[in-house]
Amino acid sequence: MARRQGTGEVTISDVARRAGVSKAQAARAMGGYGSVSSEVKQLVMQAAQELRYRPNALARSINTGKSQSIGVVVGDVENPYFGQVIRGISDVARHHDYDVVLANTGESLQDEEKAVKVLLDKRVDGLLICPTSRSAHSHILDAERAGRPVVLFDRDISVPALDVVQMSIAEVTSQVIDSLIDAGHRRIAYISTLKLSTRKFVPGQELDLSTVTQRVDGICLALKRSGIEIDPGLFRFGATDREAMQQLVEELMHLSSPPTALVASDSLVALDLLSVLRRRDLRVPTDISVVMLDDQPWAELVEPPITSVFQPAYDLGEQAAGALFERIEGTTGGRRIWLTPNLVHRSSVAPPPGWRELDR
Amino acid sequence: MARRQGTGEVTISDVARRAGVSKAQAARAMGGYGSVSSEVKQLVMQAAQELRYRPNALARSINTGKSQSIGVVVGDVENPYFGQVIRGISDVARHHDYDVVLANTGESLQDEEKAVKVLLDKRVDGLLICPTSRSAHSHILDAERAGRPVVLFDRDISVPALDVVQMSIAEVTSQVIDSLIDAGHRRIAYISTLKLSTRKFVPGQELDLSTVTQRVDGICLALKRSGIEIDPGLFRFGATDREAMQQLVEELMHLSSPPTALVASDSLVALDLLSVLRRRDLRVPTDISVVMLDDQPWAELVEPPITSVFQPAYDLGEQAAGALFERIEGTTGGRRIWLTPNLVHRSSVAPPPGWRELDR
DNA sequence: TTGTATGCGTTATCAA
DNA sequence: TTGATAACGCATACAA
Repeated sequence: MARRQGTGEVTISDVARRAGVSKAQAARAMGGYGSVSSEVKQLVMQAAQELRYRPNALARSINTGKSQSIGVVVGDVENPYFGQVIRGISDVARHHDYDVVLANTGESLQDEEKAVKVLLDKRVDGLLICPTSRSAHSHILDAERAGRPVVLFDRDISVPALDVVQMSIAEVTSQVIDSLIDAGHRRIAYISTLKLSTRKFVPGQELDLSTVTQRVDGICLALKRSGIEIDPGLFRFGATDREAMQQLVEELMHLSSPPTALVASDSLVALDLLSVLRRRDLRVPTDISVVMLDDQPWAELVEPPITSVFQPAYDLGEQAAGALFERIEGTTGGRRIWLTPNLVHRSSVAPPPGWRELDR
Repeated sequence: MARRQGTGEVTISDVARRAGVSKAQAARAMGGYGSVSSEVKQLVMQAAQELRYRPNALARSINTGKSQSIGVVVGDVENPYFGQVIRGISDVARHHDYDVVLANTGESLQDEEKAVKVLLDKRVDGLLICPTSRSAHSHILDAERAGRPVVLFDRDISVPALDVVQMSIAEVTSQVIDSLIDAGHRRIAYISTLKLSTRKFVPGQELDLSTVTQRVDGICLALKRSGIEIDPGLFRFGATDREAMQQLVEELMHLSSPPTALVASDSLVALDLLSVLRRRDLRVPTDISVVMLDDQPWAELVEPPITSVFQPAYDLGEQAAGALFERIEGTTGGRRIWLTPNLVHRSSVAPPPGWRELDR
């Protein structure tokens, strides 16, 4: 005979015993399913309260197959943009009475794969993923195949099989470039944190992040429309920290024809960039123009206020979570939602040094 | 006879059947416990792989009593400070192979209470809480009583019964005030988001957030040391958004003797404050000095760069998680860790308008 | 080393 | 409406 001791916690059996009813009845009363007389319900409730009974959600999940929690996989919680997204997600989750299991991958594909596995093992009811890679996505599709709904947010993967909620940033980015061109710029550099897999960037090259792809495409489109040559040397990647940024700006400024305008892919990049520019005594916008592709509250407080692209991050989180719950709760999915960011003109863009209206 | 169908997922029984061994042997082989011949292990592993078997972590948890996840309860993920803390927590958790269940309470006590309950129901192995209230903490103590380890972070509660990892901000805050006094300021206002329970603030009043208490204490101490009168009217609360801030600054500046220096309790408050000052055409630091009690990267980029208190937020997260795992893994707890922030002098502090060295 | 039989704390099924 | 009991998927005590 096998004998094992319990966890010492109050179980439904204890409640049943105290209420003087069967385990089944107690369970029904507590779970609010099946039929129970109000009399029994009363007794059970009372007993539960007296014993400070709390149901074991794990045991419940194992039976129902629902864990009442969703997994959220993201690269960097520290990035304020994602902080806002997560806030949106978590608000919606709370309203649906779901918990959020958060996995931070540090943009590591391995960590992402592991996170997805573990979350599936823990039987989350659905997954919200901001994929690190556009191409390496088998683990994500696996989740869907395993019957667990997945909604991608902020970034898409190369096979359009899943629900996605993302920003339509190609358009605004074109708009950014247009306004830069309008101001007289011809040499415009783009700076991103993404680490390139190849040594050098070539236009049209496949990038492993849909957002960066969108931005680069937006830039190229605008340049082409204006008949401006696309110089691969003006697209710079791997600006992961201040040192890298330092190096990168140095290289850019030593080009035979250096850029007159700099586009930072997000607010963290912009922070490093502005800091480096300041140290190098490059004045914005007189010496060089700057735009950042993610607006943050401080943008209007720095000197000069930075022209930036506002992205409704909180909304993105809300929508993504909403789409996921639509699928979890059975209604049809197949949603590909685009949110529209918008350009906020401030004072960090001016004509390039030495530019005369005549040049136009 | 009751017959019920499973979830349709591959279970250990399926693996066992395919491997031609007993369920127990298969379980042992997969779980890596008990004794299994390498032969059987081989067979089971193969079968598992072929069936794409993944263990059900919930079922495992129900047996082991360990869920391999910790709960994190925090007021506002959107605040970059907490973003950094969470990053620290989640990095440590990942190294211990634990998941993080994140609950954002929006600084609502009710939501906090519910979050703790739900997390306990889901059998998290431990709890990391940044309490919304210093006094209303029965739900927190309940968790400890239920045998689930709790470590508080950033904020303490009024009964010193639990492990806490927090910043020693009273001292730095005194230091901030000292340097303000050194610069010639006598009228120094403090602005916080905390909503006061009473209508008016009176010095020595119990505040419901340990961090705010520490700051107010630090301010009062420094003022007393310098023999400067403590004016309750210079302590302002409820600066939750830009409108409130607008109103609040208006009131302060219309005082018969308005403040010459403003201390913002965190970076979000400072953002609103600086924005309102700018709109009101008050120049920092010529018209008014500003210090913020949480340094963020943008602080050195605004004009003027803001003198602020750097708090090692990531470390706080790391330490808190570390302390929790110490307790979860059985080693002794009882840790009360203090991290030391430090004052970063920049250019937002100057003598008050009209101040002459003679006044000193 | 292996298989059998329970146990974990729920929910679900059946007969009464 | 009720109670007895199987089932969920895994871990484990015990006997073989």
